[in-house]
Amino acid sequence: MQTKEKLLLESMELFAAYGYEGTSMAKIAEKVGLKKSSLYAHYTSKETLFLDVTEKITNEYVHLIAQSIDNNEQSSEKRLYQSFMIHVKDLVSDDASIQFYNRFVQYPPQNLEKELFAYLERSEEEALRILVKEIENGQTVGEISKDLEAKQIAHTYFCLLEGLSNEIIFYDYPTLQHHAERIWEVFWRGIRM
Amino acid sequence: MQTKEKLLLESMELFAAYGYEGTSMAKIAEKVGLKKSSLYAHYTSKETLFLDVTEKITNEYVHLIAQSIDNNEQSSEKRLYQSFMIHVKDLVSDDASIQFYNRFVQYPPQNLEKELFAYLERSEEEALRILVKEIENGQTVGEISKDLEAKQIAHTYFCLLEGLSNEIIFYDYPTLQHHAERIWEVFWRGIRM
DNA sequence: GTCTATACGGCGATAGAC
DNA sequence: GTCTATCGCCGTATAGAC
Repeated sequence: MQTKEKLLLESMELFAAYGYEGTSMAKIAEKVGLKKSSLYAHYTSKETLFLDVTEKITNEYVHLIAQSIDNNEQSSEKRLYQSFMIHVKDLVSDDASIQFYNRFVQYPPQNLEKELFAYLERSEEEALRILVKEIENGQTVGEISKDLEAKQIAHTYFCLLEGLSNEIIFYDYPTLQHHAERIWEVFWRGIRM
Repeated sequence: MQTKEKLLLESMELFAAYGYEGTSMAKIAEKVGLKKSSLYAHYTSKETLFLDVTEKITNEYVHLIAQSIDNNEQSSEKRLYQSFMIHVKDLVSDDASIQFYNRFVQYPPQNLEKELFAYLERSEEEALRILVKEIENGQTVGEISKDLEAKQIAHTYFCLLEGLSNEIIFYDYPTLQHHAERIWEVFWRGIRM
C-alpha cells in the first residue's frame, strides 16, 4: 500500500477513536511508522489531512448504504431488515469508518465545521434518497403502510441506527445484535401494512 | 452565585460544545471572569473539574427523566409522549447539560473513560428503570402491547431520543419538533395495543 | 481567592541534510 | 520522501505577592 493511502487509513482510525483534538500528528506518524515531520511531505496541514479523510469516508458511507440495500432478499421487509443488520454488524465490529462518520456528524471540530458540513450534507441527502426509494417500493407492493410518508419512515430508520451507535460503548456484540433485532421488531410493527 | 458553582456551570457548557480536549482552562477562566491560575484555587486539575461536572450532570439527567414522566397527563400514551417531547425540546433549545450527557456517553475523553463510565452506568440504569416502570403500567392498563418486553420498548425509546439528538446539527427547532412527532407516530404504532 | 510571572511539555509546522 | 533539529505557540500546572 502507498504511504499516502496508509496515512489516510491510519489517521482515520485515530480520529474516529480519539477525535480531532485528541489525535496528534505525532501519534499518526507513529502508527504509520514515520516521523511526524515526514507527514508534511504528503499533507500541508493536519486540517487538510482530516478533510481528505472526511471526503473519502462520506463517499464510502453512501456506497455502504446503497450496497446494503441492494441485497438478494425477496421482500421489502427483508431487504430493509438485512440492510439494518448489516449496518449494526459494522457498528459492533468496530468499523472505524462508521465511527468516524457518526462522530463528526455530531461533533465537528471547531474551525472546520463549514468544510465538514459541506461533505456531510451531501452524503446525508444521498443516503436518505436511497432509503426513501426502497420504502416507496415497499409501499407500492403493499408491504408498508401508505399512511406514513416514506421520508418520515426513512428518518426514523436512520434515527434508530444512530441511536444504536450510541450504545456500542455499553454492550457487547451479541447483546447489541439482539437489542437491534428487538428494536427492529418495534419499528416494523410501526410501518407495516 | 458562588464562584465554584459558576465554574461548574460555565465549564459544563464549554465541555458540551467543544469537548474535553477542545476546552482549555484559559477559555473556562475567561468565561467565568477569572485568570486561569485562579481556577486552581477551586480545583486541583482539569480532570477533577471535569469529573465533578460529570457527577452533577448524571444526577440531573436522572432527575429530568423522572420529572418529565411525572406529568399530569391521564393516559400512558400521553405521559410517554409528553416526556419524549420535553426531552426533544431540551435538545433543540440548546440545553447544554443534555448535550454534555450525550456527548460524553458516546465519546469519553482518553484516560478518563473508567471514572466517567462509573457515573454513566449508574444513571443509564436508573433512567431505564424509570421508563420501564411507566411502560409496564401502560401494559397493565391495556394501552401498550404485551407482546413486547417493557425493557425492549424502553430501549427503543431511548434509542430514538439519542438518534434525534444526532440531528440537531442539521435542523432548526420547528423542523426537528415536527420530525420528532412523526417518529413518535411510528414508535407508537409499534407498541400500542 | 485572585493576581502576575513562570516552568515545562506537547502541539503543529518548517528548514535543510541526505 | 524521510530524517534530525528547531521554531513559536499554547496547553496544564505551580510559586509567591497581595
